[in-house]
Amino acid sequence: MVLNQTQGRVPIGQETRERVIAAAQELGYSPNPVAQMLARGSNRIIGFFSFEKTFPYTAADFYNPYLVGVQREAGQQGYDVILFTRNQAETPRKVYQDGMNSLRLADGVVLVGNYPDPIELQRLTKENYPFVLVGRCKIPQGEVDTVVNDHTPASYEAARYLIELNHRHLGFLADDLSLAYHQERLAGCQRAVDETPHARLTILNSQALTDSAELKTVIQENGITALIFADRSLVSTTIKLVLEMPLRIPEDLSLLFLVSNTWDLPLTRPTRVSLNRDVVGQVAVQRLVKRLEGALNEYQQTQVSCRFIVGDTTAAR
Amino acid sequence: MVLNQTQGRVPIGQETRERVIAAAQELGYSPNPVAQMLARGSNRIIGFFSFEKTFPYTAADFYNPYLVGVQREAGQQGYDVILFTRNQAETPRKVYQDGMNSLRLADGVVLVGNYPDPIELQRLTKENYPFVLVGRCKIPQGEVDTVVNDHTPASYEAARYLIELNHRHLGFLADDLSLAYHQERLAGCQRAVDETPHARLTILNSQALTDSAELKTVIQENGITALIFADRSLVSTTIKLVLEMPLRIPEDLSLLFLVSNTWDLPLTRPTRVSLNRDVVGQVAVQRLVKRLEGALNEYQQTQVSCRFIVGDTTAAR
DNA sequence: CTGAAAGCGCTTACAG
DNA sequence: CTGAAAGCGCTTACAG
Repeated sequence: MVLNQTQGRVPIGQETRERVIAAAQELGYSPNPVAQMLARGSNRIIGFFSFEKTFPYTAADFYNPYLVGVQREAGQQGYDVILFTRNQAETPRKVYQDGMNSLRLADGVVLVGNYPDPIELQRLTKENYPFVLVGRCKIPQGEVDTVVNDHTPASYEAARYLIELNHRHLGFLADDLSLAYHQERLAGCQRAVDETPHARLTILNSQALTDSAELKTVIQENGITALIFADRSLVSTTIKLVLEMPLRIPEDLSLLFLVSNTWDLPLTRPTRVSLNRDVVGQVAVQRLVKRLEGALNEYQQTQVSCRFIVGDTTAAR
Repeated sequence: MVLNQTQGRVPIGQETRERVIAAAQELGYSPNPVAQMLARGSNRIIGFFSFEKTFPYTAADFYNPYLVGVQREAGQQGYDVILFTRNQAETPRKVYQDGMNSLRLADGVVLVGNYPDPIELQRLTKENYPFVLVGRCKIPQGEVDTVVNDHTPASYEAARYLIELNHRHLGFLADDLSLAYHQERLAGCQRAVDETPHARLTILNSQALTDSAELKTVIQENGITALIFADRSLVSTTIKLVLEMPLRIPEDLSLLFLVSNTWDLPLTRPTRVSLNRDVVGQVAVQRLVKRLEGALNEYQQTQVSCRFIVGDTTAAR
């Protein structure tokens, strides 16, 4: 009771207290945390599990900010963080190994990665194992806790920024507008445009992108002065075409990136939007800890706004 | 015995085996890892502990590659990884909290961070708690396991590269040559120069760096065609002076960075040396696991070579 | 304040 | 193959 600092029901005298501490010092004693965990029934450990291998550098770089946020919040709430790396050679990685939940050392887990297996998620739910999923999934809302990015506000902010730089004709590059985050990006930009007299937004898709000359024609015919990259799949090819065009960036054409992975672009400081991944991780832990403390009765989707970052690929007209 | 896949001393019939597995499935049973750990006396968890806060982005970015390597190797050896984040607000962070070892949940730990407290290290040693330290420390070699970077081979390789590009007069920028890694960098470069007729290396220190004009004079008087940044403390100021000089990089002057943190330079792809931090983390875990398995009788310093990376700040004469 | 006991959920000899 | 028992090192009532 002295070492655990529990002000339990039994009062302990100052002198006794000191004797206990002195004895511990003398013996070099420290409690066995495993025995404590077993007796207490609570481990104060939060798991971080990625469905994707974290080995390839790019993936590690992508998921690390989530982990940074998870660590920060877990630490503040008095939890350690465990990474389940054991026997996880294959991708996608599995929560259930030989049919058994491999996460049980953690009181609950933050799940990240692109393609969570709905079967695994459902089984976790059925077992009543606490988890928060980062990203969208196929399980109906109201049955799981998720934390997702809301792309609308930052897209709005970014488009407003272009408009304030006197851009009036924006080109919006996206192929698959059925995706939720593409829609959000479009909605944000459209709202900014709708608020502004004489402002216009033109949606460009992959058909505009056969070669550099054609792209230039499309841009000039529409009088586009700023290009918004909203679709990840179009970025790498398009950016090459753009850099081939005899146009100066950003003087002749401004570029705005609403996609998340801009680190592999041939640009040092693109004007862009960040996913705020550390904040997402932090919010996920906050939600998870509330559930572990039994303070939650229902499941929900929590939204985290992206952050707009001004770089050097945009300039005033 | 069935679930743990132990081919123990007791043979188990196929039919029994299947009955057991079927029962586990039916009950949704999975073993309590905490109870297993307590009974077995081994946790199969490796700790990763940083003496520095990992919260600020820059530090997180710096230490993450170590963690990537630790994760990779730990996973392959069948260990999970725990991050000790609990109650670690102050910097430098402490292994001993209220006089007690807070790492005991891990079988052993990989320690990183700049200023390890020798007192804490000694106490870990006295307790016989297994650890591997990344970096140098004040404890005598032979009493701790450390993994350090060897800067000599990559420095040699980098200088050779410059020489093959027909550079003969290299400027070597370093202030404090008493530091071990500055010496290694110098030794590697010097060896490459010594091997080459008519090649020369001039050590420049902060006195050469009052302003851009003077730096240019120093460079031209010595006939220096390539500048080697070997001292971290000189980089940020010097690089500004260099970029102010009316010289084209790399056509008129090649730049080589032997310092580790080049991510904050105003250059996209500097020619540089990488610390191979993931390999360092990996090697640290290999050493730690050997110790955990009782395969080690002594302590040693393990060296990991850096990696030379060609960028676009160097060109042929 | 102190001591003895049960229990956390496993593993591991040991006897049948 | 099966069953009963001790033990891992704590926490937590409970009796003194």
